[in-house]
Amino acid sequence: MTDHNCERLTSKIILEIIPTSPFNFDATFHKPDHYPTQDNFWEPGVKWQTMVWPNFVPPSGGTSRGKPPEKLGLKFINTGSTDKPKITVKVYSFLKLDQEYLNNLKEELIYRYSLSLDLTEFDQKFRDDPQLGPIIKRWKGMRPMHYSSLYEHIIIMIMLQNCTVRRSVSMQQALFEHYGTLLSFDNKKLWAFWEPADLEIITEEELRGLKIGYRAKFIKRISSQFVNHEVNEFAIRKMSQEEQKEKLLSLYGIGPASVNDLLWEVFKHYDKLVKISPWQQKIYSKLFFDRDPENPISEDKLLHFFEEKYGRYQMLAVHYLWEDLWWKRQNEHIPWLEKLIRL
DNA sequence: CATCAGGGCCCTG
DNA sequence: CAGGGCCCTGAT
Repeated sequence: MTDHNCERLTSKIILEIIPTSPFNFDATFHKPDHYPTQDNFWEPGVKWQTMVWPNFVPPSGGTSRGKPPEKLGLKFINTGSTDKPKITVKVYSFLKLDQEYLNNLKEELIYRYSLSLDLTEFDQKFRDDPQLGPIIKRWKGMRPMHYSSLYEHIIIMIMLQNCTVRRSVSMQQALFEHYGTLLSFDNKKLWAFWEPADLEIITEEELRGLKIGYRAKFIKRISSQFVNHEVNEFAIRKMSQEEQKEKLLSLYGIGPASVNDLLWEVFKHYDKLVKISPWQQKIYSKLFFDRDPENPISEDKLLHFFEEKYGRYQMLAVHYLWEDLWWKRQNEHIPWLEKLIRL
């Protein structure tokens, strides 16, 4: 990694964001179940990440035109408390950023990190639930989040399909080193994603050289779909959930498991699980029914259970239990879980 | 050493 | 709607 050219981001400006209260900075900005990639870094109270964000926000349903997007370095600092939340964001860039750009950026960050989410009803509804109640108290103010664009998140989804964590990490890193940009800011060096158009001139064979296998075809096709404006993240945000589902499924290489995750993480639907993949099925069976993971509850029964018990908050409820488990794993050894994670 | 299934998905029949 | 093939890796 030492022999990579590095773009130093010299311009710096500060944003302040006041999230809704209560707010849990660490549990929102760091998700221990996400596989580690070198485009972000977390330590308690601080989170660094790169971001590629257009110079002006595309008009709704339209497409981004004009100057190429800025590559940013972001440093989020927790400068508030659970009940009086505040986040200071240091925005590092190559060029100076104008006020309109910063306003749009701030709005996008609030969206991605769910910083205006009102958790009151969810908290009240489940605070006395024997299983969920204590976890809601422990992680009071935790939000769902995704830190990537739709395109970037789709790439991550494809890297996850059908392989071990180690392989996902190495494939992602290989892609960064070939097509991404290494950014230097605040004494950190982190990779920024390439843009879909950057892969237009790359052949499938070259991509396969990075040992990403059949995923090369998926990435090529999907990048083209973004370049040709067949997919527009901002237009999809305005669609109904059913339309979104249909649109995402039409992407080559994106199936039911990926769509379920995209609807939840990127499009913020908390009310529905559509699909539970086999490895999640095993973990849910143990977590909710203390069942031997090798003999899991059927997908249908689990879906029915979540629907009955958590109603329109089912995905959020599962998220709280899921994250609690992964935070626990940071501090203690959980043998049955280790067996299910393919490192 | 060989064989095989897997944190899916596509395509075929 | 069931089942084979796909890149690779790690388990057996």
